[in-house]
Amino acid sequence: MKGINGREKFIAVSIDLFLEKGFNGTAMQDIANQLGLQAPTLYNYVKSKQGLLQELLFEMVEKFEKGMADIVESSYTPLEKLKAIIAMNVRLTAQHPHQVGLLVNEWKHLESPHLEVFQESRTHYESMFAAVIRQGMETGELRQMDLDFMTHSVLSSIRWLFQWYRPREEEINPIELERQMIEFVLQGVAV
Amino acid sequence: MKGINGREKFIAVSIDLFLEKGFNGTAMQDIANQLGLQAPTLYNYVKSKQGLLQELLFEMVEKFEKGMADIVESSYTPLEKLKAIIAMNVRLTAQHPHQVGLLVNEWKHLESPHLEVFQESRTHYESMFAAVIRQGMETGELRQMDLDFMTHSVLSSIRWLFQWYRPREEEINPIELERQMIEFVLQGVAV
DNA sequence: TGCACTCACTAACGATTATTAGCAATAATA
DNA sequence: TATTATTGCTAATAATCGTTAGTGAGTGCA
Repeated sequence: MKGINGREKFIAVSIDLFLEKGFNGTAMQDIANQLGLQAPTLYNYVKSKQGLLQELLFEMVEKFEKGMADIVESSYTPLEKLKAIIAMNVRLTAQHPHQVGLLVNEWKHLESPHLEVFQESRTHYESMFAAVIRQGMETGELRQMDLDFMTHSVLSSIRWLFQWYRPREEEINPIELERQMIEFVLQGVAV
Repeated sequence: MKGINGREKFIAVSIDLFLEKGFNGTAMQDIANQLGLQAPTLYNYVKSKQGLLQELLFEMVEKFEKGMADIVESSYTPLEKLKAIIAMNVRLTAQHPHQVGLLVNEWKHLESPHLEVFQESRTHYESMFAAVIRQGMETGELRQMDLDFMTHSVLSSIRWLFQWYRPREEEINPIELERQMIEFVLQGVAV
């Protein structure tokens, strides 16, 4: 292959196409075309299309799991933990925007048993998130609100971030983005 | 067909399966199976699978467009308009949760030229939304913040709502949900 | 030099899938 | 009752797609 590391180019193109046209909407031939290769050649790099998806998704799953665990185990207050989780999300999204997009949009195309493993991991992540929020309500740092509702609202607020990195050519300052996101989630849009 | 109106059952099953397994992951045979029919029979109800997707999506597109236009044309203040837009989203999502889910997840599988029409409609919707927010900043009702960032954050905050209606069997009070969503977006989660 | 590994190819298979054609039974309607 | 529309079927087609098999050129290394 042309590039220094052929497999990395292959992975990058796969992520892009899966994100743009969806997992089922992308043929192995589409990926190969963009690399100037034939479809069967790709099986030198990966066992199957499904295995490729698993690799792409669970690589990010582990990063989010580790990021969350480190924060939860820390001695921060709940509010500080919430800020740290938001910052962790911004950072991971800034580093891997396309792959985070895949995680958000294409997880449902995982096959058993990987689909169930993914769903359990996500449930666990959300319950860790919810625990932090519940503790914040108990200490009085966070507003009293339906726990599930607040959990999903905050998660959804930061989930779109990967789109922020797509059309922009200018460099984005992740620290400033993190500050804005924390301001939005904590203070809302009203003065 | 069994039910009173066969086509309505067909539409409902299609929405459910497209949402669960994705547009490309759902075969016409899958839909037919769930109805106790054969795949070719479905072509009595619809011209093509792609035409079915278009019908399902643009029906919701029109509802959101009309809802937005009515609010923008009103004489509400910007802050009141923002609240009304959130309320409109909650109401449409409460009425058609699965179809709203489709709108969020499956639009990318529209074919030209419908894909472009959809994207232009969404861009227009977002620009109306952004205009309301910008006016709110000008009148001082809303916090000074990057306009694009706030627009996407608020939109994303309310986009997940269709998931709220999936696993729940209890009836949800849309008025209370609307109140909570407005509180979250305007005030955030901090005390 | 000889050996093994990497990475590319072509050919082909088997499965899936959207869709059309043609036909029959039933329901609605004139 | 005669006719027309609705709603279902089976059979078949044409295209797409993931994947395997088998091969060979080049590269690194013993």
